[in-house]
Order: sequence, then structure tokens, then C-alpha cells
Amino acid sequence: MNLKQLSHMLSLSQTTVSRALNGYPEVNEETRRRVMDAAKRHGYRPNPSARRLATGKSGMIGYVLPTGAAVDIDPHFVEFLSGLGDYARSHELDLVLSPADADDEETTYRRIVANRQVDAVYLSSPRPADKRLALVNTLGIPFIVHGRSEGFDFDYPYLDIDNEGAFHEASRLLIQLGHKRLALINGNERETFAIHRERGMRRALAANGLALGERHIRSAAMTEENGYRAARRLLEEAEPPTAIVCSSLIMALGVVRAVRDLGLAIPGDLSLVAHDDVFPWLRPENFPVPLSTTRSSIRLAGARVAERLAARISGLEEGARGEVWPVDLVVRGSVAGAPA
Amino acid sequence: MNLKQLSHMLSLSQTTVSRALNGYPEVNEETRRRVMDAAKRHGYRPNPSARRLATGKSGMIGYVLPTGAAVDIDPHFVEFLSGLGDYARSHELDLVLSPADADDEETTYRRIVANRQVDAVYLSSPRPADKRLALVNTLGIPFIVHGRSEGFDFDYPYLDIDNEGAFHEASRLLIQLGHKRLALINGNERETFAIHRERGMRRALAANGLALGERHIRSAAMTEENGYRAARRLLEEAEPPTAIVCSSLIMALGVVRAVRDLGLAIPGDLSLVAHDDVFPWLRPENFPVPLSTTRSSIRLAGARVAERLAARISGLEEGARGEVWPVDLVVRGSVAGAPA
DNA sequence: AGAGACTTCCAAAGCGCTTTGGCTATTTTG
DNA sequence: CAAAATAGCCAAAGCGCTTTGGAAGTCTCT
Repeated sequence: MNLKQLSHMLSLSQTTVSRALNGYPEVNEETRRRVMDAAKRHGYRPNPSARRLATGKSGMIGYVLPTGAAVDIDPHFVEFLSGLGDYARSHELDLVLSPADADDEETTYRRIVANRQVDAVYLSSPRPADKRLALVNTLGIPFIVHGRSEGFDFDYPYLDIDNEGAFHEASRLLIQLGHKRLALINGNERETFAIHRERGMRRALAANGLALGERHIRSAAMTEENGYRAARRLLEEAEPPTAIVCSSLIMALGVVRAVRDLGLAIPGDLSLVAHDDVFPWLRPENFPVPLSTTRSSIRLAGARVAERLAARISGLEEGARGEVWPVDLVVRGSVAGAPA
Repeated sequence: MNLKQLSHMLSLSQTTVSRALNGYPEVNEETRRRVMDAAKRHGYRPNPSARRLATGKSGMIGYVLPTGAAVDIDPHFVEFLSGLGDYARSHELDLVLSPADADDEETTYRRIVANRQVDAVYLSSPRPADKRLALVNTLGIPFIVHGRSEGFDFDYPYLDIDNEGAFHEASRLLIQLGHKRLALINGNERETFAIHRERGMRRALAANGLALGERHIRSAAMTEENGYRAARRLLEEAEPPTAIVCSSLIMALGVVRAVRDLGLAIPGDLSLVAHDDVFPWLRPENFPVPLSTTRSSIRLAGARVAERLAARISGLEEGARGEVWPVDLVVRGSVAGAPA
């Protein structure tokens, strides 16, 4: 059932039927009703390919997925996706994942824009002066960044959590508990979120006359193994930290294992705080010692990004609006006063 | 730059240029070269929307993503995606995720097929007599199932791992080590993979005159917490198992925690084997006691599914070919002889 | 040399929608 | 009451590609 058939059936022109269906004003309300009715009754659905060719709009949002044998997709991605899908579903928005060589995402961005494959895109895990961001900004496709970049002479729309504030608060808590040697186990130091977290921690330390020594900060991909290694290194130093702030729950698993291997205890010998993106399959309250966290649901972020993307597509949102979500600090058993 | 301009520039008809580009035989090789050349030089790329309207092919593969507030996307999904993307990238195949209400995926399947939004789809986590499978089979769109279903009177193309064989082998090993009370901590019992695993285990036990008691089998979503709970229940029984086979590494984390909480030791009091889908961020060799596993890379499966999907789209693969991958049994420190 | 078979190319007809530019009544306005 | 504005509808022109149905030229064969 296509437009032609439907309009013939109604003894109307395709023009009128199309307009009636798309809510244009120059059509009699009575006629519109008739059209709407017939459309519903016959289950008419405009062919998206045709509509797309005519309008240039696809009704889909895009994400360029970096791939490669050595590239691991962040497990956070799936939770973010959950949220995104949750919103998208109710608006019949589909998501197009365009796999790209991790070393050359530009080609892919250009392709999906040139082809008008999607109406908007989102970027994630941005770095300072991220090329993708500059690119997408000049390409002129609506977009939103999940996270933030730095060092641009233009503003851009984004959704981020207050990473700096979160780690500032976590550190402040530890300092108040008497800790003087804090350490940071961070994610990839080239990503903005990691930089912000470090910044927040340094600020809290500085405010109390303390500093974060070079060897008290470790950065690596957020795996259990890297968490373990970082923790071992830190704890085997001459003057080991008495508190660690850690960028991910997965890494925290490794930290806990390292602490055990070394015959130490949490929180007796070491206080631990980690950032929690809220995974359904790994919860901080279920750690051997319930883990204190800075918490922010990445799933909600996904839903919000979808919502804003949809708003941008339909012209309801414009400009370079940045949105920063506060982060909860949840104190559980893994923190205690500094050992004497 | 579109076909019209390009053909005008070459003083050829659109027909000829289109044919030259698409490899049709009825065009002079010399002409073809000229066309190819010009196309490359001017960076001509056929507009996919137009091509799509004309051919009905979209160059994309689809996946219906069940969503909802209470629905968690499996963390395995992201690894599978990695593999899929890896292959898709090299073939400029995009993946369309169509979010659907988890209680009504049918509408979404019908929509993407009716709209010809994608050339093929894949399904995952099938259950016995899975409705989606029957649906997609009648809708007539090329598809592949990742996993298997049961109870249909038709065959269908799938890619699965030998879950039954894997758990059979794991159980056999434990039995050989003298264990008589084995327990199974399984994933959702309604999914086929879980049924197959249980079957494999029962078969190994039966072959040795043993059985799997009702209370020695637990099924639940594969989270750390559920692993913990299942393990506690099992180990607090009057006659606790001396060996557990567990369907997921994430659940195994919970099992390990439970064992610790109860003051028991692996492998002294309990032998443990788990299935490992190979996550980059959580490796069995890094468990407190290196974990024995049945191992199969879900990432490779993703790549293979993409490959077969591509083959089906282009007509290179046909029929209901099923492919079952063997699973490695990797023995590490978490298994030992049964306690006396 | 003429018929038939290739080879190589083209004009034009879709694919199914949106949108432009009227056209005809009917209402409103001065 | 004539002129102007408005309401409601339509025919036809795209959007940019693929594909059908020739047509013209070249070979092959008898």
C-alpha cells in the first residue's frame, strides 16, 4: 500500500494525502480525518527510503564505532545504549552503528554525513581538542558529545557529568578522614574525563596543603588486570598510599584482589573509593567490603542524549548548550580513618 | 556530484555509467576504466537513499534491541558487537539497532522488514520455540541466529557454540577428579544455551551413575550478585556440592566471594569451572585462584555472523546451514580432587 | 551479400515520496 | 459590488539511482 494507491482510493491527489498525513495546514479538517482514517485502516506507512530521498531526513541517529583487532569497545557502551534505546524506542528512532577503523574515523564521519545516512550523531569518550569534534562541527550535522573536550575556540552541545567535582568530593572526604597519601587509579589519561578527575583530586589535595605525587597516579584502560597492577605498584612503594580513588568499578575489582594478595585489608590499611557508572551486573554494595562510590547512571545519560538529539533534529534545541550532571558520593564501608 | 553530472562530464548516459560502476558486463572495458577513473577522481559516491529506493537494498544489517526500564542489555553484547563491527567495517556494512519494547518485538521486526530498512538481521539469545525466529522466518528476510532454538518444524541458519559439549567435558573432568556432588549455576533457564549446558552436565553425570539434584541447579540472570546468592544457597545446604560449574565469569565473581564469606577455599573445599566468553576486561587467569574455564570467543562469533550475513545478502550462502563451534576446556588452578 | 548474433550504448520509465506553482471556488474587504 | 484575500485542492516536477527495452554498429557465417 503506497501513497498512490491510498490517494486513488480516496479520490484525492497524492499531494493532499501527503499533506493531510504530515499535518500541513492547507487541508480541510474533515478531509484530513478521512485520510488519517483510511491510512490507519489500511495500515499505510510511508516508505522511508522514498521519504528520505525526497526530504533528506532519515529518522536515524548515528554513532561511529571505532573497531580493530586491538580495539576494545568499552563495556559502559552497552549501558549507555540501554538508555538511548529506551528513549529512542518511544520515538521510533533507530540507531545506526557505523564501524570505522579506529585510526581513521574521519572517513566514516564524512561518509555518513555526505550520504545523509543519519539526522544526527553523538560522540563519546572525547579527548582534549578531539579531532572528531572539530570535524563534526564543521560538517554541520546536528550532534551531541557525551563527555567534554577542551581547547576549542567554539562551543558545542554536550552532556557530561561533573567528574572534577566528584573526585574532588571523594578526595576531600578521604582527607577529612586523615589521609595524607592519596593515590589515583585513572582511566586512559588522554581522555577528558580522566583529566577532569585528576584535576578534581589535585584541587582537593592542594586546598589542604597536600599534593599528588607523580608515582601516586596511574592511568590505563579500565580492566580488572590494570586495576590490579596499578594497585600492586602503588602499595609496594616505600611510602604506600593509605587511600585510593579509582576510576572504575572494574578496576576496583583488581584493586581489591591486589590488596588481598598483599595481605592488607580494606578499610584498615587502605581506604577505597571508585566511580560507579551503575552496571546491573556488578554493584558496589556487593564488594567484599561494600565500596564507597561516586555514582552516576550512564544509562540515564544515554536516554538524555537521545532526547536531546531528537530535540535537535526537530529544531527544538539549538546552540551549544552544555549540560553537566552532579555526581552522588555514596559512602559505604570501604573508607575509614587513616591508619596511625 | 551525482550520476547525472558525472555521466554528463563523461559524455555518456547515466545507464552506462551506472553499469560500469556496478560491474555489469555490457560495457566496454576501456569505457569502464574511464568511468571508474573519473568516479574516483571526483570522489563520486552513489547516493544510498536513491540506490535504496531503486533497488530496495539498504546495505545495512539489523538487530532488534529489546529495551525497557527493567531490561538489561547483556554485557556480552558489546563484545559480540566488536567482532561484528570488525568484519562489517571492511565491507562498509552498517548496523541498525532498532530498539523495541521487550514485550513486543514483533511490531519492530515487521516494521524493519516492511520498510526494507535492512537487508538482513540477526537474532541472539534465542529460546526454545522462539517466536521471533518463527516470525523472521516467515517474513522472508535473510537472517542468522546467534545461538540455537528448538522445537521447530523447519531448519534455519545459525551459529552456536557447543554448549552441551563444553559443560559435558567440564563435568567429566570434575567427575574424574572424584567429585560426586556437582552443582550448576546457570543463566536464564529459559534460554536455549542454558538448557544445553544443563543437558551436557546431566549427560556426563548420568554416564557415571550420578545425577543433578533439583536443588543443585540454580538459574538466574548473569550478575555478580546472582552468582553470590546461588553459591551461598548451594554451599549452605546439608550436603553441599564439592564442585560448581558456572555459566559466566561475572557470576563466578560472586561465587568466589561467597566461598570466601563462608570461610571456604578454592580448590580445597570447592572446585570451580566457569564459562568464559573472553572479555578484555575480566580474565579468568586473574581470579584469586586462576579459574578453569570453558572458553569461546564471542567476539569471533560476532565477526563470523557478520560474514555469513554478508554472504547471505549477496546470495553466496543459502539454506539452513547450522554451524557449531567447539569449545575449549582450559584447566587452571580452580579445580582439584574432591575433598575426602 | 545478407541474415543472425554480439557488443556497446542510450532514452526513458520507474522506485514512492515531498514540494512547487497554480487553479478554482468561497469569503472578506473597502 | 468589484477587488482582493483565503481555503482547499491538484498536476507535475523533482530527489538520484537502477533497469527495461531498444537501437546502432560490428562480426560471423553461409
